[in-house]
Amino acid sequence: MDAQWDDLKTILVVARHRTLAAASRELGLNYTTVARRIDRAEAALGVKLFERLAGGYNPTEEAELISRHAATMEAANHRLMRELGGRDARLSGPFVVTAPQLLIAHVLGPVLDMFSEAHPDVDLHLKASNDLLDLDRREADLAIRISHNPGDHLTGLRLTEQQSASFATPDWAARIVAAPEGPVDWLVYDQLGEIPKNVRVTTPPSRIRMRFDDMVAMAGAAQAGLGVARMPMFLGRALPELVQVPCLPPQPYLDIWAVAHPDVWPSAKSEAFRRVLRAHFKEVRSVFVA
Amino acid sequence: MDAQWDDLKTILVVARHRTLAAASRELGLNYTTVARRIDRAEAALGVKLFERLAGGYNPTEEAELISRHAATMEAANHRLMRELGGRDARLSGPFVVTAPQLLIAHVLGPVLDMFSEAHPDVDLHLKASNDLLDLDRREADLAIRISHNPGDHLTGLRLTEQQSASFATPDWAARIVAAPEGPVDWLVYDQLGEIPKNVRVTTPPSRIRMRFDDMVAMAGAAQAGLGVARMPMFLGRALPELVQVPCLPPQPYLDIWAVAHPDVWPSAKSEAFRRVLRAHFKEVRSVFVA
DNA sequence: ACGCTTCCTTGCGAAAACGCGTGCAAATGC
DNA sequence: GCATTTGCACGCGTTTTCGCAAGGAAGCGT
Repeated sequence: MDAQWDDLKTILVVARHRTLAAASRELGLNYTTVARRIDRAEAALGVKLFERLAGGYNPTEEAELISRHAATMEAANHRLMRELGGRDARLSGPFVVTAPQLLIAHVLGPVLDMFSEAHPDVDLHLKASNDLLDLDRREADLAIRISHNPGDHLTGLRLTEQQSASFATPDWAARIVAAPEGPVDWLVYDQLGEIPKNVRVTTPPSRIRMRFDDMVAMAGAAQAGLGVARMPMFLGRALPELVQVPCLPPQPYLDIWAVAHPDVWPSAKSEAFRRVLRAHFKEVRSVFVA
Repeated sequence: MDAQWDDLKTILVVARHRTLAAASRELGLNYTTVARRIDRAEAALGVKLFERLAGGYNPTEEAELISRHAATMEAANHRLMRELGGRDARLSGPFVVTAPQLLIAHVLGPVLDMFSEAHPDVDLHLKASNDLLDLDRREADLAIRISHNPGDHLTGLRLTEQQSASFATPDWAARIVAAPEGPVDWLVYDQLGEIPKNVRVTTPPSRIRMRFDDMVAMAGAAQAGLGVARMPMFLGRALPELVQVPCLPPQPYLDIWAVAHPDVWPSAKSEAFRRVLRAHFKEVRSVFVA
């Protein structure tokens, strides 16, 4: 008395997404296959698992029950994968790193170069993503994150502290030098929809011209001369169209961390990568602070 | 980052049995297939899982690690199967009952007859087995057991109390009547290798001629006239070659229980079967006691 | 009301998984 | 010491599973 475990996984994913299409994307399968697996499971268990509606698959009570237990199995599987990764002593095979796009573009280049030269047998996967990948599920082995702590139950190595400053095009800089108290058009990054108060208070005669939920977009706008933007030092310095302007003195910004799940942390590849990271960040520390 | 769950199950079973052959029997697969799955998993995980020895497969540390977590998944799966069985309201589909051979042979016949007549859509599987099947793993939905309590964490219905008495062939009976204090050859059932003391003390001039670990075998020996055997009333009465002899007065024996895992207990088929059981045992109660 | 998108079903050819038979090595029994 | 049993590896033909493409129904915005 034992079901096909892969079919249980399929039921779990379909019950979560409530459509074959979304489930098949996650499973890396064709949705035809997913549909067939559901059919097979229903036949094997003698239970109807989903209502086939036009807009998707609606799980029955039985499917919910299965999903609950399959979730337990999934958790065990994730933990297994992490521990397996953590005790991997090889310097070969896949290694997945996730980092913010901007860090990869402007900071991490030499790190990646050095690491792949030093360990050619590792096939390094980079996931440039601003949204936090799930390290519990081992969607990545190591994450570079910009925050003030490693995060919940994760282990972290602080690579550097950071400062932010205000940057704009050279003609904005000239205008500000000419009239230091004159009005300034601010470009504001508010991922959370909230206005940073230090920006507001220090610039009474100025206005917030635009808000962005994406740093790349904001930097682009600054480069196009739309206004003055507060951004991490490393970014402003990396963009040749921008110069630092004295609107806002350099101020503390979020740190940069290398974080991993404690299960995965001790793996050989992770240690090797962190070694390269630490060396490089030590070397280029001056890029991040005034 | 997610392995093939069925392959994890395969690894678990192979690691348990340590041979492909045994594992394949449990999995209901050809061992070629099992070997291929192991190969595939090793390739996918990039880890050697088993040492291929002539006498079997020896799990590596990694395989042990996988097995531990796969065992968690297996437990979740078993629990799922039980709960799914327990909430099954249908009176159709498979239903597995296990019972001692002797009870099936001499007592349960009418029960099975009535049940299958009343519920023709149920396909009833009978596992005649003396060793306790694992109800946690749902190797059976319901078990008929001869013991003094339902067992650890199982739910039970006591079908009847029982008495045992001594039985032998008619000529043994005649001999005992002729010389009530004369020596008796005892046939003893000692599944645990231990001599029941009540047999010993009550028959000082007699000897224990033979021991059996199997009641069927002992009954056969008694039928062949090898001696006097203590056995449940229902069995002695069911065997036409035997008569009850006054060597040992009827005395309490183990009860007969219908037991099931509490998760499975409430299923419709289980309730229906218990209803038939209860009725029948009530009717034939006099078979079990003096 | 119309096209567009999303999603599911069905049929067909390709690919992967599977079972069977043969051959071989080691352990077991006489 | 030799036969028997047990267990694994390899090659072949079959079955099952899978992905692709076409067809159809329902929701959404214009």
